Amino acid sequence: MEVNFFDRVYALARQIPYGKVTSYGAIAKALGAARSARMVGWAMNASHNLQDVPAHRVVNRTGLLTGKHHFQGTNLMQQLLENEGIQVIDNQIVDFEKHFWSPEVQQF
DNA sequence: AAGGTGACCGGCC
DNA sequence: TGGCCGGCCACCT
Repeated sequence: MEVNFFDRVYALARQIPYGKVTSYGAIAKALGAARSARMVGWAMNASHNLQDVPAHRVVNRTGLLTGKHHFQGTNLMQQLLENEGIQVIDNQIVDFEKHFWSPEVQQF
């Protein structure tokens, strides 16, 4: 079975539970490419076509909504997170560690 | 086919 | 203390 790097990112991103967030690096590391966090972000860029991928739950390690600019509207990403009970102030997730979800390699 | 790019990360100055 | 730079690897033109 040919599995693209992107597909793995999407698959893992879909595992992110409601009200939880994770970082690009964490996903990359879970995929075995800790130093390929950029690829994860890139994959998210292509995830716009997919509806099942909660890209808004993926932020950088500082909890900053770096990718918010890629979402529709100005603060859509922030609203989505707040809608899930995550407090966001000025594109920065409050208590990021508290809401952080460690991605685990799921069995497909 | 080769080069550029990117929603990052970590370390160094 | 903050800002800058390089590395890293797959996708796009």
